[in-house]
Amino acid sequence: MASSTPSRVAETLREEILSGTLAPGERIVQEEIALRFGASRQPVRDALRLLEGDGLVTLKANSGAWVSKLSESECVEAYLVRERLEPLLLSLSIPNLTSAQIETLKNLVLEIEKTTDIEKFLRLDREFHLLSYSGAEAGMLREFVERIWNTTQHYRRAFAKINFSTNAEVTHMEHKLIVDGISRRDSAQAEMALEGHIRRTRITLAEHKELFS
Amino acid sequence: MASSTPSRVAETLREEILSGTLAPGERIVQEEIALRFGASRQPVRDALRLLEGDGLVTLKANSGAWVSKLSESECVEAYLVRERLEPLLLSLSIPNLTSAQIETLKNLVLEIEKTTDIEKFLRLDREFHLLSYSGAEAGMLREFVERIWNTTQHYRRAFAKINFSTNAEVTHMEHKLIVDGISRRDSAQAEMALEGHIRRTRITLAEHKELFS
DNA sequence: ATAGGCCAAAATGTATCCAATTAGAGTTTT
DNA sequence: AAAACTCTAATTGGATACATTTTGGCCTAT
Repeated sequence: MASSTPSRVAETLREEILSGTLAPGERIVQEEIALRFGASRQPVRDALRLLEGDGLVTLKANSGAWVSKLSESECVEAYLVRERLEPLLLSLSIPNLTSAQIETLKNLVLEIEKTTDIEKFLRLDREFHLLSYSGAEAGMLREFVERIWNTTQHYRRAFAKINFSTNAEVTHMEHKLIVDGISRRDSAQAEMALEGHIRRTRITLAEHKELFS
Repeated sequence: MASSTPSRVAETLREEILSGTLAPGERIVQEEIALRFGASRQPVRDALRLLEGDGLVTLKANSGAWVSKLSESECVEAYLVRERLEPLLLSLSIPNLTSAQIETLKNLVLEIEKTTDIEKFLRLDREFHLLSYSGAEAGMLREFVERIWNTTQHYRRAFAKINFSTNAEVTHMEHKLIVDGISRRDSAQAEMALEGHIRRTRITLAEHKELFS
């Protein structure tokens, strides 16, 4: 059961947006995409609607599609929402995580610590957090969280470039605290550590308004 | 600037779903809708995609569209998310609410108290809460909250029918506590009252598994 | 009698064509 | 020189026609 054309198109575009190949604010022309995939414009329109649902693309009637762009206040709002939602998601996940998964989490923290490459850091950090949530059943909450991660990916990249050398140590410690809470199945502890982790990032991020020029 | 055809179609369908004219699980056939609106199936497809983004409709590739349906655990999850998100939204709203809006909130509480009609109760309750959030700027957080209200509307209706006579007093008191916090611009107090309000509803709701047969 | 497969009808997905809207460049006007 | 207007080219929106997939009923075989 090969997934439908709109899904395939959306998936490819999603990766290009997340990797930064398509930058926020960039315009997306239906016919260009249609040519690239050897399809007509119709499935491309559907794909764009799918991406709009993910928050990755912004559509304007009779005008076109653009890669979504966040203002500074929208980005702060995203982090405020993360502070509330991700601890909840983590607490729902913890009871169902296998010890193998927890081992992987520990290894990921070490790998993240060793990395000096920004793209690798982003990939591993994303993998770490999403894996820590994988014990929760896939529902609306997971969708919301993944959507926020998607729409803020570009700003995390820009931010990581700035803070990579200065604040990396704090990040690693926070990761270790989170894993510690998880491995002892202490949901309250893990929630608090995660909330602090996101909260600190939000505050540091708000100090770099130049990211939203 | 009359909004586009997909928007009009989606708006009408949204109302029919929220009012219960279209029940959860019911199938939606593209061509029927197209005939009703004197349009082709293309804008109807776009409308269905819009409603999918609102969580009101579930699409399955090559198969069709159905009015979204929540399982019991999905419904509980929705309330857990509400418990975390709506207090945040309220706290962002409070500083910007006008005294006229706060007066309206007080009146709404009284009107809700007087009402014996379920549909009117649902409408007023929704108006009350959404108005209390109207001081916050429209962003991702508002979208999330409105989406949850949309997808749980049907279950709130069913629940209200059960609990209307027994627990109505508690609801009114909670509403008054929320308004009290708002009118004194005490965000922390209002947040706590709101969290308790949603939390109690979640717990009571979980006791009525027959709603999800 | 029941389970499985096959076939037909119906609904969705895609392509092409045409209409309507928009954006941008160039020109004009103040 | 700056702002506003007009016109044209390019892009999106909608309709029709056709291909593909699904679903449910019916028939057959076990």
